[in-house]
Amino acid sequence: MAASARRGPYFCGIDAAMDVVAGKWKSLILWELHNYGTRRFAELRRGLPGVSEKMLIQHLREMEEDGLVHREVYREVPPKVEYSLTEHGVSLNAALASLGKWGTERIRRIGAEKVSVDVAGAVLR
Amino acid sequence: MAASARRGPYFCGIDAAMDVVAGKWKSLILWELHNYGTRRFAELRRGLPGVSEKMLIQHLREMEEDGLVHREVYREVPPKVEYSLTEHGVSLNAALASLGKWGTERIRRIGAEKVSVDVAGAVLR
DNA sequence: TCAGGTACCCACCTTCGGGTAAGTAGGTCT
DNA sequence: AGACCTACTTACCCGAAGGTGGGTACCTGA
Repeated sequence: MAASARRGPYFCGIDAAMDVVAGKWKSLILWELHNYGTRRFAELRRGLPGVSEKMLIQHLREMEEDGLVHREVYREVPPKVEYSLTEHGVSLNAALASLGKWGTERIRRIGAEKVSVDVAGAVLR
Repeated sequence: MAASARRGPYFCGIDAAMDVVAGKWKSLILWELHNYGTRRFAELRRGLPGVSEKMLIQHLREMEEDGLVHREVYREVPPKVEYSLTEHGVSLNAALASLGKWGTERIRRIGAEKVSVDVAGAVLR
């Protein structure tokens, strides 16, 4: 699991930041939580088409450990868990903004496909 | 190989940028080339303690394909190859700056070890 | 009565990123 | 003559990341 190999000695800040963002869905989770403020597990799953439940849980747990995500459990039936960004998660998201702009520019340059998702969660392509 | 799965449809800009930076040494290569302007293969290898020749080559080739790195071959004996950043490499590096700052802050927060390397290339710890 | 929703956990399996170590070609140093 | 330099290439191997498909406990609506 990724959690074991982390917090290693880092070469530089980028290294340390990448360690935290590495993972197929982490940046998307960050983006989703940033957009909606707070989201339930199933909402996140629907918002990230293609993610498996296992990976979503695993990533959320790691991000919680890393202090990026806050997990609020409501002891109800049916169970309800709400995820939101901590201040560190918010600042990381802000730090990723310039990278996102660069990436968008790159998509334009190379004319890559882009998966777009509408509000209902259906993949449009 | 990483080159096969790339340029896939992206969810967003961050996704596209991460695709290009993903790889254990890519951000370090970017940083190294940014600092020195132009570097030979063996200089890069010495500058990134722990990198294997295979990975260095592989990453450099991928970054060349992605238009981040320029490769200049001098047909001499012994062979000489110089690597430098293209304009896209430079702008990517700039976009990574804020992420690097965030990571440095995180290193300070969690008190992680940091591998420091002196000019001669020896690992100090 | 039984499918369906919630938020998970668990075991298994495949894929792939990365490491190790060797080989290559032409030349110079000793 | 043989070691060593350059910048690679090739083959092989391992461990981790991620996917698949099940199971859980509890309740609700048809």
